[in-house]
Amino acid sequence: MPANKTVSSKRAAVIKALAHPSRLLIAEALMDGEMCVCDLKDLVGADMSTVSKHLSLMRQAGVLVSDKRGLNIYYRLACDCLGDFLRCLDLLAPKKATTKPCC
Amino acid sequence: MPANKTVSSKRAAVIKALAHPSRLLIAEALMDGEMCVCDLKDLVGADMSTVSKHLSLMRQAGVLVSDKRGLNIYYRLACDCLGDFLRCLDLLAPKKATTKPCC
DNA sequence: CAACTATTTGGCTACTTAGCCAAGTAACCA
DNA sequence: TGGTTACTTGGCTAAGTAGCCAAATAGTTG
Repeated sequence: MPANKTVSSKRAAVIKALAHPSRLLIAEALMDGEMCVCDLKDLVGADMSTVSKHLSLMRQAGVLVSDKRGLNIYYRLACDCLGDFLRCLDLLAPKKATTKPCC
Repeated sequence: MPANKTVSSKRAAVIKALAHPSRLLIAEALMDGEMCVCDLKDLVGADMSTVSKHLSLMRQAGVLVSDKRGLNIYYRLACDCLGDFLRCLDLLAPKKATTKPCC
Protein backbone atom coordinates (compact mmCIF):
# COMPACT_ATOMS: atom_id res chain seq x y z
CA MET A 1 0.00 0.00 0.00
CA PRO A 2 1.41 3.41 -0.93
CA ALA A 3 2.43 5.70 1.92
CA ASN A 4 -0.22 8.34 1.27
CA LYS A 5 -2.92 5.65 1.33
CA THR A 6 -1.73 4.32 4.68
CA VAL A 7 -1.87 7.82 6.14
CA SER A 8 -5.34 8.32 4.72
CA SER A 9 -6.50 5.05 6.27
CA LYS A 10 -5.31 6.04 9.73
CA ARG A 11 -6.91 9.44 9.45
CA ALA A 12 -10.10 7.94 8.06
CA ALA A 13 -10.38 5.69 11.11
CA VAL A 14 -10.38 8.76 13.35
CA ILE A 15 -12.96 10.52 11.20
CA LYS A 16 -15.09 7.38 11.12
CA ALA A 17 -15.22 7.47 14.90
CA LEU A 18 -17.07 10.79 14.62
CA ALA A 19 -19.12 9.98 11.53
CA HIS A 20 -22.30 8.90 13.27
CA PRO A 21 -24.99 11.15 14.77
CA SER A 22 -24.84 9.53 18.21
CA ARG A 23 -21.08 9.51 18.35
CA LEU A 24 -20.85 13.12 17.25
CA LEU A 25 -23.48 14.07 19.83
CA ILE A 26 -21.32 12.37 22.45
CA ALA A 27 -18.20 14.20 21.26
CA GLU A 28 -20.03 17.53 21.35
CA ALA A 29 -21.34 16.88 24.85
CA LEU A 30 -17.86 15.99 26.06
CA MET A 31 -16.53 19.36 24.89
CA ASP A 32 -18.10 20.71 28.10
CA GLY A 33 -16.35 18.13 30.28
CA GLU A 34 -16.28 14.45 31.13
CA MET A 35 -19.42 12.33 31.50
CA CYS A 36 -20.15 8.79 32.62
CA VAL A 37 -21.77 6.15 30.42
CA CYS A 38 -25.21 6.36 32.03
CA ASP A 39 -25.37 10.13 31.45
CA LEU A 40 -24.36 9.61 27.82
CA LYS A 41 -26.98 6.89 27.51
CA ASP A 42 -29.67 9.42 28.54
CA LEU A 43 -28.26 11.96 26.12
CA VAL A 44 -28.24 9.60 23.16
CA GLY A 45 -31.44 7.78 24.11
CA ALA A 46 -30.24 4.31 23.10
CA ASP A 47 -29.57 1.08 24.92
CA MET A 48 -26.58 1.28 27.25
CA SER A 49 -24.88 -1.55 25.37
CA THR A 50 -25.18 0.40 22.14
CA VAL A 51 -23.69 3.52 23.74
CA SER A 52 -20.92 1.46 25.29
CA LYS A 53 -19.99 0.09 21.87
CA HIS A 54 -19.89 3.59 20.40
CA LEU A 55 -17.64 4.69 23.24
CA SER A 56 -15.21 1.84 22.89
CA LEU A 57 -15.01 2.46 19.15
CA MET A 58 -14.17 6.12 19.84
CA ARG A 59 -11.61 5.16 22.46
CA GLN A 60 -9.97 2.70 20.04
CA ALA A 61 -9.74 5.45 17.43
CA GLY A 62 -8.00 7.70 19.95
CA VAL A 63 -10.78 10.26 20.10
CA LEU A 64 -11.76 9.58 23.72
CA VAL A 65 -10.03 8.55 26.89
CA SER A 66 -11.72 6.86 29.85
CA ASP A 67 -11.17 6.84 33.54
CA LYS A 68 -12.81 4.50 36.05
CA ARG A 69 -13.77 5.93 39.42
CA GLY A 70 -15.85 3.73 41.70
CA LEU A 71 -18.70 2.15 39.77
CA ASN A 72 -18.64 4.75 37.03
CA ILE A 73 -16.49 5.09 33.96
CA TYR A 74 -15.92 8.66 32.87
CA TYR A 75 -15.15 9.52 29.28
CA ARG A 76 -13.60 12.70 27.94
CA LEU A 77 -12.17 14.02 24.69
CA ALA A 78 -8.55 13.11 24.00
CA CYS A 79 -7.99 16.39 22.18
CA ASP A 80 -9.22 19.97 22.46
CA CYS A 81 -8.85 20.64 18.76
CA LEU A 82 -12.24 19.06 18.17
CA GLY A 83 -13.81 22.46 18.65
CA ASP A 84 -12.16 23.87 15.52
CA PHE A 85 -13.12 20.69 13.74
CA LEU A 86 -16.81 21.21 14.50
CA ARG A 87 -16.74 24.91 13.68
CA CYS A 88 -15.42 23.96 10.25
CA LEU A 89 -18.29 21.51 9.87
CA ASP A 90 -20.87 24.19 10.49
CA LEU A 91 -19.56 26.12 7.52
CA LEU A 92 -20.23 23.08 5.32
CA ALA A 93 -23.24 21.42 6.92
CA PRO A 94 -25.98 23.86 5.88
CA LYS A 95 -24.82 23.88 2.24
CA LYS A 96 -26.09 21.28 -0.20
CA ALA A 97 -24.46 20.80 -3.61
CA THR A 98 -23.87 24.45 -4.34
CA THR A 99 -21.52 25.56 -7.09
CA LYS A 100 -19.45 28.09 -5.15
CA PRO A 101 -17.10 27.65 -2.19
CA CYS A 102 -18.40 28.41 1.29
CA CYS A 103 -15.25 30.16 2.50
CA MET B 1 -36.13 14.50 17.03
CA PRO B 2 -34.46 16.91 19.51
CA ALA B 3 -32.66 19.93 18.06
CA ASN B 4 -29.18 18.87 19.13
CA LYS B 5 -29.69 15.48 17.47
CA THR B 6 -30.74 17.09 14.17
CA VAL B 7 -27.60 19.25 14.22
CA SER B 8 -25.46 16.20 14.95
CA SER B 9 -27.03 14.32 12.04
CA LYS B 10 -26.23 17.10 9.58
CA ARG B 11 -22.68 17.38 10.85
CA ALA B 12 -22.27 13.61 10.83
CA ALA B 13 -23.24 13.51 7.15
CA VAL B 14 -20.38 15.88 6.36
CA ILE B 15 -17.92 13.86 8.44
CA LYS B 16 -19.14 10.65 6.83
CA ALA B 17 -18.21 12.08 3.46
CA LEU B 18 -14.57 12.13 4.63
CA ALA B 19 -14.65 8.92 6.65
CA HIS B 20 -13.25 6.60 4.00
CA PRO B 21 -9.60 6.20 2.98
CA SER B 22 -10.24 6.88 -0.72
CA ARG B 23 -12.47 9.86 -0.05
CA LEU B 24 -9.99 11.34 2.39
CA LEU B 25 -7.18 10.79 -0.10
CA ILE B 26 -9.26 12.68 -2.66
CA ALA B 27 -9.89 15.53 -0.22
CA GLU B 28 -6.19 15.74 0.61
CA ALA B 29 -5.23 15.81 -3.05
CA LEU B 30 -7.74 18.57 -3.74
CA MET B 31 -6.12 20.76 -1.09
CA ASP B 32 -3.49 21.46 -3.77
CA GLY B 33 -6.08 22.43 -6.36
CA GLU B 34 -8.83 21.04 -8.56
CA MET B 35 -8.58 17.72 -10.37
CA CYS B 36 -10.71 15.88 -12.90
CA VAL B 37 -12.24 12.46 -12.32
CA CYS B 38 -9.73 10.53 -14.42
CA ASP B 39 -6.80 12.00 -12.45
CA LEU B 40 -8.54 11.10 -9.20
CA LYS B 41 -9.18 7.62 -10.53
CA ASP B 42 -5.41 7.16 -11.03
CA LEU B 43 -4.73 8.53 -7.56
CA VAL B 44 -7.19 6.22 -5.84
CA GLY B 45 -6.55 3.24 -8.08
CA ALA B 46 -10.15 2.09 -8.28
CA ASP B 47 -12.72 1.76 -11.02
CA MET B 48 -13.85 5.12 -12.38
CA SER B 49 -17.45 4.33 -11.47
CA THR B 50 -16.40 3.77 -7.88
CA VAL B 51 -14.52 7.07 -7.78
CA SER B 52 -17.45 8.84 -9.37
CA LYS B 53 -19.75 7.54 -6.66
CA HIS B 54 -17.38 8.73 -3.96
CA LEU B 55 -17.25 12.14 -5.59
CA SER B 56 -21.00 12.53 -5.87
CA LEU B 57 -21.39 11.50 -2.25
CA MET B 58 -18.89 14.19 -1.25
CA ARG B 59 -20.60 16.78 -3.43
CA GLN B 60 -23.99 15.90 -1.90
CA ALA B 61 -22.51 16.38 1.56
CA GLY B 62 -21.25 19.83 0.56
CA VAL B 63 -17.57 18.96 0.84
CA LEU B 64 -16.79 19.30 -2.86
CA VAL B 65 -17.98 21.41 -5.75
CA SER B 66 -17.71 20.45 -9.40
CA ASP B 67 -17.29 22.34 -12.59
CA LYS B 68 -17.68 20.94 -16.09
CA ARG B 69 -15.29 22.17 -18.77
CA GLY B 70 -15.35 20.37 -22.09
CA LEU B 71 -15.36 16.63 -21.59
CA ASN B 72 -13.90 16.83 -18.10
CA ILE B 73 -15.50 17.49 -14.77
CA TYR B 74 -13.24 19.21 -12.29
CA TYR B 75 -13.74 18.82 -8.57
CA ARG B 76 -12.41 21.03 -5.82
CA LEU B 77 -12.90 21.51 -2.09
CA ALA B 78 -15.86 23.62 -1.06
CA CYS B 79 -13.99 24.92 1.98
CA ASP B 80 -10.40 25.79 2.88
CA CYS B 81 -10.86 24.93 6.53
CA LEU B 82 -10.23 21.28 5.72
CA GLY B 83 -6.54 21.89 6.30
CA ASP B 84 -7.05 22.63 10.00
CA PHE B 85 -9.34 19.65 10.15
CA LEU B 86 -6.61 17.31 8.91
CA ARG B 87 -3.92 18.81 11.10
CA CYS B 88 -6.15 18.05 14.07
CA LEU B 89 -6.47 14.47 12.86
CA ASP B 90 -2.72 13.98 12.83
CA LEU B 91 -2.60 14.77 16.52
CA LEU B 92 -5.06 11.94 17.16
CA ALA B 93 -4.24 9.37 14.48
CA PRO B 94 -0.94 8.02 15.84
CA LYS B 95 -2.36 7.52 19.35
CA LYS B 96 -4.21 4.36 20.26
CA ALA B 97 -6.25 4.08 23.46
CA THR B 98 -3.89 6.03 25.68
CA THR B 99 -4.99 7.35 29.05
CA LYS B 100 -3.80 10.93 28.68
CA PRO B 101 -4.90 13.71 26.30
CA CYS B 102 -2.79 14.39 23.22
CA CYS B 103 -3.01 18.19 23.49
C1' DC C 1 -24.04 12.21 -38.02
C1' DA C 2 -20.76 8.54 -36.30
C1' DA C 3 -17.12 7.34 -33.49
C1' DC C 4 -14.75 8.57 -29.41
C1' DT C 5 -13.79 10.16 -24.64
C1' DA C 6 -15.21 11.39 -19.93
C1' DT C 7 -18.32 10.67 -16.59
C1' DT C 8 -22.60 8.98 -14.29
C1' DT C 9 -26.11 5.56 -13.16
C1' DG C 10 -28.21 0.95 -12.32
C1' DG C 11 -27.75 -3.49 -10.70
C1' DC C 12 -25.69 -6.88 -8.30
C1' DT C 13 -22.86 -9.25 -4.45
C1' DA C 14 -19.88 -9.20 -0.51
C1' DC C 15 -18.87 -6.96 3.48
C1' DT C 16 -19.58 -3.85 7.42
C1' DT C 17 -22.19 -1.61 10.90
C1' DA C 18 -26.04 -0.43 14.24
C1' DG C 19 -28.97 -1.82 17.45
C1' DC C 20 -31.29 -4.80 20.70
C1' DC C 21 -31.31 -8.56 24.14
C1' DA C 22 -29.09 -11.52 27.26
C1' DA C 23 -25.15 -12.90 29.75
C1' DG C 24 -20.75 -11.68 31.89
C1' DT C 25 -17.58 -8.75 34.83
C1' DA C 26 -16.33 -5.57 38.38
C1' DA C 27 -16.76 -2.31 42.22
C1' DC C 28 -19.55 -1.21 46.14
C1' DC C 29 -22.67 -1.98 50.18
C1' DA C 30 -25.62 -4.39 53.66
C1' DT D 1 -21.41 -13.32 51.28
C1' DG D 2 -25.03 -12.04 48.42
C1' DG D 3 -27.35 -8.32 46.19
C1' DT D 4 -27.10 -4.12 43.58
C1' DT D 5 -25.40 -0.81 40.29
C1' DA D 6 -22.53 0.38 36.25
C1' DC D 7 -20.65 -1.10 32.39
C1' DT D 8 -18.91 -4.43 28.64
C1' DT D 9 -19.18 -8.35 25.55
C1' DG D 10 -21.30 -11.90 22.55
C1' DG D 11 -24.71 -13.12 19.46
C1' DC D 12 -28.00 -12.16 16.35
C1' DT D 13 -30.71 -9.62 12.56
C1' DA D 14 -31.63 -5.75 9.72
C1' DA D 15 -29.84 -2.09 7.21
C1' DG D 16 -26.21 0.35 4.91
C1' DT D 17 -21.94 0.68 2.05
C1' DA D 18 -18.14 -0.44 -1.35
C1' DG D 19 -16.82 -2.13 -5.38
C1' DC D 20 -17.14 -4.11 -9.90
C1' DC D 21 -19.36 -4.56 -14.47
C1' DA D 22 -22.38 -3.05 -17.98
C1' DA D 23 -25.31 0.36 -19.90
C1' DA D 24 -26.61 5.21 -20.38
C1' DT D 25 -25.55 10.18 -21.01
C1' DA D 26 -23.13 14.16 -22.71
C1' DG D 27 -19.67 16.80 -25.00
C1' DT D 28 -16.12 16.60 -29.03
C1' DT D 29 -14.13 15.81 -33.19
C1' DG D 30 -13.76 13.98 -37.88
